Amino acid sequence: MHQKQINQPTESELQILQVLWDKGAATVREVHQVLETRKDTGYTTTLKIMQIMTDKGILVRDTSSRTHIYKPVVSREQTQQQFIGKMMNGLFKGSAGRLVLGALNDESLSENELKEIKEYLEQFENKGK
Amino acid sequence: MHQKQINQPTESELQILQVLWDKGAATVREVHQVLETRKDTGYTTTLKIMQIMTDKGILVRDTSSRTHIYKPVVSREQTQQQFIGKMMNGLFKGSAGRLVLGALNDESLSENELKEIKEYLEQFENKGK
DNA sequence: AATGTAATACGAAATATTTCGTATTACAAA
DNA sequence: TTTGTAATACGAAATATTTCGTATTACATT
Repeated sequence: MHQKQINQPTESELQILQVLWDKGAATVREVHQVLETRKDTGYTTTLKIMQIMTDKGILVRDTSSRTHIYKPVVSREQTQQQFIGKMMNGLFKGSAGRLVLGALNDESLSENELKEIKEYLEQFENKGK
Repeated sequence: MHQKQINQPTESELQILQVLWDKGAATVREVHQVLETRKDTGYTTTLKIMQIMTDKGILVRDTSSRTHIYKPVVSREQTQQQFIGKMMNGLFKGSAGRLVLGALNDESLSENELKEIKEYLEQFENKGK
């Protein structure tokens, strides 16, 4: 009985995942058209990485038609939580507060996000702990 | 075309920085003795990476005695904020709240951290939108 | 001075990631 | 059918990171 090792997506893989999460599913060309607006790489590079991601099990694809359609296997939320977990055990070890403050400090929050966070904090308070 | 990101410590470099931040300054042997408790690598590997980090300007060292003493150039807080900035522009783009909630969800906060965060939120509220 | 020990220096192999050139294939239009 | 286009497949080079074997050096002890 062993936990399958979850691969941390690489930087390039993350960029591709972002596009796929936004679109839900997409072809290599569609992904590449988004990436090339902020990255200077060729179509076959995007293709290759998406093929590798499929081999790794990060993506699945429908090959029934000539133009393959790719979908992410992992959700954005899962991946985000995975990264947070890594940071909490690494760079931010023993200082969740520092991570929170850093995030608050980096960007302004929407009204809804702020409210949501405050409600979360209430829960933590009432728990006593 | 490949542009290396400036000053982004690698995974191994981060592990070394953590030790140096804790100790303030240390020799290669001191750093290695901490790392080898959770990593199976040799002394010369740690040495080599610390030398590379010095070349990159991440560390400085005092070579006046035979046993060199290394110190981090960047602070833990600077590096943390740098990583948060990267995440806010990447994986968590457009969702600072998700990062905050993820952090709160990952680990329990100390009383002080909780209080500090609440005060921060008050400021955001009173600033108006 | 000779020797043993512990440190750094150097170089290169091993590994991981990113990149793209070229080949091949499928399909549609001429 | 032939040709042109756009897609995938393949393999290998380019780049980045991690690893360690070996050489060299400095120092303390004898």
